[in-house]
Parts: sequence; structure tokens; C-alpha cells
Amino acid sequence: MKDFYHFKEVEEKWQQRWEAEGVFKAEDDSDKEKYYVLEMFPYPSGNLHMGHVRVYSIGDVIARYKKMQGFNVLHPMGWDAFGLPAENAAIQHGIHPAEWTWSNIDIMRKQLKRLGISYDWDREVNTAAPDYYKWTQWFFLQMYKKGLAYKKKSAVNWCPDCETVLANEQVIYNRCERCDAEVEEKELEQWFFRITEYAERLLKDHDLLENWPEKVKIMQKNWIGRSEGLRIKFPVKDSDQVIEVFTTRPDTIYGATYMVLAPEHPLVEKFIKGTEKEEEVNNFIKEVRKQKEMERTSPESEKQGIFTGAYAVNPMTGEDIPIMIANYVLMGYGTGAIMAVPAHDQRDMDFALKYDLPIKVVIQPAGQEGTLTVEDLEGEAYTEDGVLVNSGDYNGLTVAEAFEKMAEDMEEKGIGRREVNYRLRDWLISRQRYWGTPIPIIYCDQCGIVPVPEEDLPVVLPETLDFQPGGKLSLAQVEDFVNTECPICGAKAKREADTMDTFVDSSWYFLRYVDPHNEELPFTKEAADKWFPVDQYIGGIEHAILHLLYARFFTKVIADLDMTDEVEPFRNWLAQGMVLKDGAKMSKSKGNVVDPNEIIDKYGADTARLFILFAAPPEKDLEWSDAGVEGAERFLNRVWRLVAENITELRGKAVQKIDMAALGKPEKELYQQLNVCIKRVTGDLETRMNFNTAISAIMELSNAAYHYLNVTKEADNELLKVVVDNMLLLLSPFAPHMTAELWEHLGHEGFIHEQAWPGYEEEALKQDELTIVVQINGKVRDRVEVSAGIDEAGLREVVLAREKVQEHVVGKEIIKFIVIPKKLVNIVVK
RNA sequence: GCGAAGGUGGCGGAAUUGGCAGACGCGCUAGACUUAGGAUCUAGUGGGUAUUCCCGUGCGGGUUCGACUCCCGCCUUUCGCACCA
Repeated sequence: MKDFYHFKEVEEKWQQRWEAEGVFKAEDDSDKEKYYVLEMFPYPSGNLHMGHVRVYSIGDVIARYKKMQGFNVLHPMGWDAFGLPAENAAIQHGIHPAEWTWSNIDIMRKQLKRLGISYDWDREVNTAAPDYYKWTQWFFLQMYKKGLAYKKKSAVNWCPDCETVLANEQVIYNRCERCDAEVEEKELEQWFFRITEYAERLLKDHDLLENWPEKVKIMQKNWIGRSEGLRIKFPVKDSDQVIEVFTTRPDTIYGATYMVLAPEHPLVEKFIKGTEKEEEVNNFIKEVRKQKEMERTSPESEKQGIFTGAYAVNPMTGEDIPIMIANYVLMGYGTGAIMAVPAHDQRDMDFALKYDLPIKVVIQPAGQEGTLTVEDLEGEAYTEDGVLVNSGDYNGLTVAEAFEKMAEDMEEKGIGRREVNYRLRDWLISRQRYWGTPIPIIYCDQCGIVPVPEEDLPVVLPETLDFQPGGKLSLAQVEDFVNTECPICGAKAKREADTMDTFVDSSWYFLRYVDPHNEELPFTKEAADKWFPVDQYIGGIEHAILHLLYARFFTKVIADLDMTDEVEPFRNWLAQGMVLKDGAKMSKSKGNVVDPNEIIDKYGADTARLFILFAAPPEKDLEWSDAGVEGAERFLNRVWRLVAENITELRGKAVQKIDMAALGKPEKELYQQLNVCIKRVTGDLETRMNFNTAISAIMELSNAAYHYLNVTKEADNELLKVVVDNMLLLLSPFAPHMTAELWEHLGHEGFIHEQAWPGYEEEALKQDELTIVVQINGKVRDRVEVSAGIDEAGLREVVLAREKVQEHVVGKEIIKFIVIPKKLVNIVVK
């Protein structure tokens, strides 16, 4: 055999054999316990990048480890294939989006196979294929039936560059998440999913996700933004109108000295129509509407407002309070109107000071009732806990008590009622783009909105597309597509020309893998019961809100359709860190991109995988280092040579149980190190997911084996074989090709990845001799070798007899003698 | 401003339950082998002129026989949220 790891031939050989023998197929009819490991599927951009190499390497280690542990492993791969880049390529280069996408998929599939990832390629899914998006459309129809998909006209976010609307989740600092263009507001009629109906469950079921990063749960929680409060009616003076507000602080209502409506509030017009204020107020509203959402919603920007001329009545105090309009109140949250309590809300305070509105203190720090005045506040609202004052019968109650009492009283009087509000909005899914799943809806003049009958699915994207390079792609321009017949009355009708947000496609793909070829259903309940949920999901934290919230929502909807009993798709999620170069994210514009293809050409897949797993724990960012890659290569070659240089001694012999009693001292130590290594690697893979320390443990074992061969004239070849065999088994999830080849060279039958994961012998971990650290007053002064069975008195005797200990102890009083069994003693002297 | 996670040698990182700080790797130094070495092997490698001593895990306190680890205060980096009533 060669004296170095010639990765080119070896890696190709094993990839071909794995494929030819179909060794990574998940078995639908196995009795073995299932394990479903999934990495987020990629968008087929045409190029694998290092982030992909990282996430798929992590997934592969888990998949191969679980397989060796005896699980029936489902480890599938697919393509998130709809999306804008395909259209942009079409516009720029005149290539059809499908052609562009399909050829990218071919390229990336080859790249993944070159990495040797253990996928069951028979289950490959492609969200842009009709046999997949048929079921995306089917889910849309189920949701339409349940009222979870609906159409409404509302102010939506419009990206002028992408020429489409965006979901709230896709707008970051008022910019398009994709192209960074500034988002505009448009009034459009669009399709929504009623995700708000699931807000409570999405929050509550975080409890089921024990192995999610806490940070991500908090991000989702903030995004959902639950707040408990009261909806309170404020009658308008000299009118039969009523303004409803939502507040989380009903306890401060006695301090409500004015009200504010959002400029878009429908009542505004009624208040000002025909009054002397009309023109002034309308001008103000026009000004505010010109402001960007960003300006309006930043706490730093100046609050602007105007008096409407109308008054409301505070329902608790009976006082008249002015009704204002201001830019800091948003129509989209709560009722679009607030009661303003300047003494106890900083925003209201800022506004009240600017427009000279009254301020009334109604909460005081506990124990200091009656001492806090408006002057004391000095423009800072008091928002801490406290006790009510100036609040009639409620004086003396705490904030929490007052909340309860007021809620009860107001509900009784019909002034208000308890309400929970969410920051989460419904999910806007319409996109004015071509390359997406068509929304299966038909508009008929007679029958209105008509869902496409299920038997007519899929609504196929028309392939022949007449587009001009530089122009925009849209289904609306394809007349054969748009013009159709009403499924109910047969009259001429028009199809919906918008497609769905691609996040819809990726919100259920993990369920298609369980039954990927089903033509009757997206999947059977039987298949879902067998495989679902995903036991371990792996992917980037950038999807913390978008994809992961939507996927959780879809899973709950699907559970409500009784297609699965599982309400959470990903019980465990490993959020892997980014791959950096020179401290920055790799990007073309920075010119710091490392191309996986070049790395695999130069070092091979096993080396690339080993480095990327070794350089940092998976959840942390990883700094790319060419020197580090060479280190990984060196280690693999060290293992290769350990086998190659001793191949005649190691080949063919049956692995026998080692008789520890017969081992000499260096042999016993080596055998012990093997068992320690097995224990550490298993623990690192099983519970900690720390691949870097698992690899370092294997490196230590390899070093120990070399050291043993160096110091021993007559090596114990049986022991050496056991060590090498097990080392290869432990290393095989990380470096599958090289270990497969060595396994074969050693004369074993069968694939290495189909062997049982090694277990360790508890007996072999035990040491006869221990090194005990001796501290005096907490400082390490000596080390002693003692037999493992020594008792405390014996240990004390040995330790005190030591010369170095004597030096520090003589003439002093021993106050304490602390013994930490098998590790350390600490002698406290004075 | 609010919330979360970090800060350990020249570098990436380790220390799993409060018990030897720096495992493993990179880099570096010296040596061996060699026509050659950017291959391989051996030894060394936190700092302080140091085999025995002292100092050392962002800074300052504290708890403890003992603290990278726990507590209090501060500095700093990264990420998330940010007029949500």
C-alpha cells in the first residue's frame, strides 16, 4: 500500500462504491429506532461555499455516528430552488430560470458528493419541481379552507428594486433583506397567512424546544411580542363616537391627561371635517405620511403632533382630555390610538413637554407616597413599580393590584376588557415575481375568489416565457396562463398572477422527505409518524426568525390537519457559526472567499472536513486558516502511516478481547488511553456536539500509539491492532474516505461505517497508580505517585513524608488536610 | 437605551461537577535523517536573565482550604431588539 494518503483515487473510489451499493438509504420498514438528522437545504446558487461545507460536515458526522450506533438514519438533501437570483440571471443573461436552476443543482449535487456526505439521494426534493410545489399549493388550499389564507388590502412593504412586496420579517431597518433597497409603503390587495392565530402556541411551545439556543427563543419571543393589557373605551365629548385604546398600564389611567390617534386613524376625519382645524390637520397628516417608516419609528426622532380640536372623556376621572394626532402612534399596532400618561411613559412625557400638555403623577415609589411631584420628575417618566396616588378608590394599591382591580371594574362597567396584543403580524405571502409557486386561485366576475380544485393541481408555471433581457418577469404577462375558466360556472376568469414567498416552500420540506415520491398526498401520516420530527436540525442563526418561525407555524397547521401528531418540527437545533477569513465573513466584494472546490482539489474532502470540524466548536464562528488545513492533512497522514508502516503486523488478525492482566505497563497504559479516548469521543458526539475536542482526543490516541512504538522494542501487535481498529472507527465519521480505505487494507469485511460504534471497558479506565497533586496553602508544591486503593491515612503519611512537603510544613501548624479523592490534596498550614 | 452571549499564550482553541490553567492543533526554536527539505522524526515552547522562586485566564472587589469556573461592581467585543402603547 502507498505510504501516504492519496486522496484523489481513494475518495472517488469510496464515493462510487457508496453510491453503487446504496448504503445510505433510510429504511422505511426497519425495526431499528429511527434518527432524523437534517441540515438546512441550500439555495442552488451554483456554488458551494465554506459555510455549506461546515454545516453539511457537521450533519454528516452526526448521521454516520448515529448509524454506527445502530439507528435507522434518515439524512436527506434537497434544494430550495425558487427565488429571485434565478430571475435575475434570466434577465441578465437570457437564460430561463428553470434551466439556470437545474444546471446549478447538478453542479452543487456533484460538489456535495465530492464531500462524501452520507445522503439518501433517493429522497432528494426540489421545491421548484411541479411534484413538490403541487403540494405547496395543496397546503395553501387547506389553509384557505380553514380561513388561514386570506386576501386583504393593506399598507404593505414594497421593494422597488425587487419589484415585489415583502413580509415584515424581510424588512430590516426599513430596507429589503435581499437587496438592501429602501422599502416603500403601498396599499395593495395581497394574500396573507394568519400566523397571528398561532402566536400563543408559537410562544408556548418554546418549552418543548429544550435544545434550542436560548438566544433564538428570545429573538422569536421578541418578534412575537406578546403583551397583556386592556382595551378601554374613551367617549368623545359632545359626540356619540368612542375611541378605543389598548394599554398595558390601565393602572395609570387617572394620569391619562390626553389621547393620541395615529394620523391614519379613521376617526380623525370625523373630528376635523368642517372645523377650522381641518386644513391644518390635513397638512400635518400629509407631512407625516411623507416620513419614512424608519424616521417615524425611531425613538430618537422628534415627536410631532397636532391638536384635533376635539376632546374625549377620561372614563375613570370624568375629566375632558384633548385628542391629539401624532407621528409616534402607529395604526398597525393595538387600536391605533393611545391614552397618554406623560408622568409614567417617556414617549408621552416627551410629547407633553413639547406641546405643553398637563402631566399628572399617579404612581409613587412604595413607601414614599405623596412625595413625588411633577417637578421631581425633571422630564423623566417614572416607569418603575410603585403605589397608586391621585387615583380615587384605587389609592394605595400596588401597580399589579391596581391592574387587576381596574380590569375587573372596567369589565363590569363595560368600559374596557382584557386583551392580549401581539407585535407579530400576519404573514404576507404574495410576491409579484415569476419564479415561485403559483398561488392556486382564480378570479371570476360571477363567483369571486375561487380556489383551484385540488384535482387540478398543480397549477403549473408556464415554461414558455416571453421576456426581454433587462425586462421584468411576471406571470401577469403570460396570457395563456392568466386566462382560464371559472371552475364553478365555466365563465371566462383570470388566474392569480402572483407567486408565493419562497419561505412558504421551505416551511414544510422536512416533511416531504419522509415520503418524497407520494403522488396522492404530500406525505402519509404513517410516514410522518415513522420519521417526524427531525431529531437534530443544523443551520445558520440568520434563519432564527424567518424560516424557523414559519416552519414551526406550518407544522402546527399540519398537525391541526391531523397529518402528524407532532407540533414542533425541530426538537433540537444546532445553530452553527459562520466561516470567516481574516476576521470577516467571506464575500466576493471583500475578495476573501475560499473556494471549497480548490481546497478539495488540493487537500481532499477528508482533510477539508476534518479541519473545519477541528478549528472551532460548531456553534462558534470559525476563522479559516490554510496552515490549519495543512495540520489536518498532517494528522490524517500520520494515521495513514501508522497503518501503512505496520500493515504486515496489523493485517488479518482477528480482533480479540484484550486480557488486561497479561499486559505490561506501557501496554496497559496504551490500552487505557484507548478506552479513555472512546469514552471522550462518544461523550463529545453524543451530548456536547463538540467535534473539535473529539478530534483532539483521537489525535492524542494516535500520539500515544506512536509513542508506544517508539519506546517499545517488541510491540504487542494484538494490542496495536485493537488500538488502530478502534481509532479508525472513532475517526470514520470525520474522515470517512480514508478510514474506509484503511479498514479495507486491514483486511476487514464490510464497510467501516456499518460497523458498531466502539464501546469502552469501564475496567480499563481504572488506574492502578494515580498521580496526586499536592498543594500547600493552595499552591502546587509536589506530585506523588500512589496506588489507587490507598486510604486517606495512608495518603497523608505518604504526602507528609515528601521532602518538598516537609520544607513547607516543618515548624508550622497543619490546620487542615483536604483530600479530593484521586486528584489532589491541599495542606493548609500556619 | 433594553436583552443575550463572549473576553484564556504569537494564533485557533481546551479545562464536562469549584480541584494540576494553556489539552489538541498552528506557528516558532534546536537537533536528527537527507543531494535537498516547505516531507518525516526527536526535544522544547505562557511571562519574568529561571528544573526548585514569583507572576498569570479583560479590570477592581468578595466568598472559599482552593476560583477561568460562584457572587458584586466596572470596562470591552459581538449579536439581537429598539416610539409596539
